[in-house]
Amino acid sequence: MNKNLTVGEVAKRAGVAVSTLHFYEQEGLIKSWRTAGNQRRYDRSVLRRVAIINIAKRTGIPLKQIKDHLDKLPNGPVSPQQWEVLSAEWHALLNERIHRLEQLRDEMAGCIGCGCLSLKDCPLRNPDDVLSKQGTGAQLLAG
Amino acid sequence: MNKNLTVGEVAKRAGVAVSTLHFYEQEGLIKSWRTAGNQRRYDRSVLRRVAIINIAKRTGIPLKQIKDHLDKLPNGPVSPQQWEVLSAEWHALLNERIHRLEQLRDEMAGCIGCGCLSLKDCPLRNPDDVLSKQGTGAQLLAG
DNA sequence: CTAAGACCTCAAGTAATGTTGAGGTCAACA
DNA sequence: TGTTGACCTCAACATTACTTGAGGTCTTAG
Repeated sequence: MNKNLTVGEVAKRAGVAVSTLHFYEQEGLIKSWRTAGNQRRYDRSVLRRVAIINIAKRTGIPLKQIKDHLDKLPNGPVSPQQWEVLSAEWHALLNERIHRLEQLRDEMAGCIGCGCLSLKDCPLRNPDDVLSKQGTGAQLLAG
Repeated sequence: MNKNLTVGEVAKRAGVAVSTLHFYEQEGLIKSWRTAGNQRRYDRSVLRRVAIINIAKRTGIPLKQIKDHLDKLPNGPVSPQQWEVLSAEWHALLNERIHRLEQLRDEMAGCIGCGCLSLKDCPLRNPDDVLSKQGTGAQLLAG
């Protein structure tokens, strides 16, 4: 039987709280339909979606950006080719992020000990970096 | 003249808002003393401290952790050797972070397209990862 | 049929990282 | 001496990503 899933089942199998699923639905990251008694039911494909969301979160991609990427996919089951596209996009994103971190690491090593941090020409102090302008919340190199 | 700095001067030279300096002081990341008229004055060394804070933030280290590291330093001027220690610690931290991101990137590439995300044995789905338990706010691999 | 457990909504709370505003004081130049 | 720009405090708001609680409904096993 290709049973549909209740919110509790999804929560358990996806390893997230029920409240998280409510929240994701509210934010438009996942979808459900309702029973006659107003309870949520999910297609199995939601498990994969939530899994993807969790992976992306672990890399530091903010939910809104995750949503934007997921929005390009059809909802319901998604073909391997379509996941491939997503994967490639995020791969590129992650590469960038890794690259930035590597640069930061190397510059930091050379820079903290010396005097240049107090000068204007230090590459670390004046990064011309969008992130340094981004405002509130934890900054996470989520470019 | 080795002038002491007002909050506005520090803000301008460090590239942060005055309110940010107030906030950092409140959080114990920087220190100041007061004039007779209750205005803040800073030692020049605060510029370097703020610079360091900014760098650390860019790498995704949360403020509290930054504070913990800075707390090990004397306040006021810090010797190159002492900065060196800090630098080495953060270098190691960053290396770990970079490594995790690389793993995530590689696993993602191999994993999103295939079917394993819906199964229990996917390395991405069940990471046994402290981060996946860490609760609120944006998660940023800040291990 | 009934009771327990799962589910519902909506509002409020939490944590990190600040920003904004109101209401009032200081300092420095002319 | 006056006034203007910088500074002060304290409270409230903003954002992200959820969690918690109150008060009430569904579903299902016995």
